[in-house]
Amino acid sequence: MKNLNNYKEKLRKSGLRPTRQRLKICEVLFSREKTFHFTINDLTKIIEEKRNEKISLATVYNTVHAFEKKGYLKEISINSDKSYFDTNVTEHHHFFDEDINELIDCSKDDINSVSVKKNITGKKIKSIEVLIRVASDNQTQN
Amino acid sequence: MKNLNNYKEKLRKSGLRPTRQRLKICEVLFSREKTFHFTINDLTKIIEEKRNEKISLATVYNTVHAFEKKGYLKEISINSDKSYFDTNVTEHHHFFDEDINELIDCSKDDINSVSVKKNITGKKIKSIEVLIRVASDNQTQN
DNA sequence: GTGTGTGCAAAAGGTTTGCAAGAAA
DNA sequence: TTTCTTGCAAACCTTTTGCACACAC
Repeated sequence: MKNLNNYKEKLRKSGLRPTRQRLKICEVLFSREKTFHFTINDLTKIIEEKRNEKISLATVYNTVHAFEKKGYLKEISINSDKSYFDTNVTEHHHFFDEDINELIDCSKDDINSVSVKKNITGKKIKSIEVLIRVASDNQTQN
Repeated sequence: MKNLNNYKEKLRKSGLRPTRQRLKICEVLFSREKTFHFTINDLTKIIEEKRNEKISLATVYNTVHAFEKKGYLKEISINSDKSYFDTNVTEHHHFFDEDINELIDCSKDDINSVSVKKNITGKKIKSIEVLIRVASDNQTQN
């Protein structure tokens, strides 16, 4: 609740009207100490179950995409199942725990920096993403 | 045509019956000099248009997944739009050209090797994938 | 009031599934 | 003849869209 005005401010600055739904989503996403990784489905469930509120799916999609466009969220590529988003928008990499389908931030210290020596003609590097897939040692692999 | 018997052999060895459909898909995928990156849709179109044949979508999915399980194909994570597959199953990384949605192999020489210093407790690293997104210099970014 | 945002239901796109018919062993 | 494979259609899941209504300013 204490951050409500910060969120209103933040939204206004980005040209987004501070509606009830957007503020609620801000609360869920940004009132956290640690970065938060989620799918749209996760987010919708949290709002419904923990907050006991109902925001239409379309609005959740709209809002998440608006936040992404404004640079408050980053989309992460894991697989084609669904989209994952990250409240940590700085340049960093990820572990993906295949046992529980969970993303874990990989700090700069956890990995050596990646340097690319080749250029694609006429193209500019937009991003470099490292994804380290992990699973239990005894994971069956067939 | 010359490779037909190789493909039959290959399939039999993996416990897959060499059916007409699977052989056709082998031909399209593995009779190439360069590695081939494709979506299921790409593959289906090639079979229909260039080969003037018809293989049901379900069969294409079945076959591609069977080949992946047998280690003849690798799935690449780009985004949640669709699945990309790669005939190069060795450990390597990728460029992704966002202008034309095309994957390009990144050879070992194009990038310094990635070393991970952190371990997730009780988990084993299954793979390390680097994805370098590129686009035209003058690409609009809003 | 004006323009933006929301919510619903429908549609879209990719992928999976159930099952009957067909092909390989 | 037994088992695996195919093909179709329906189902599924995530995401997008159109449009009427509601809200922010």
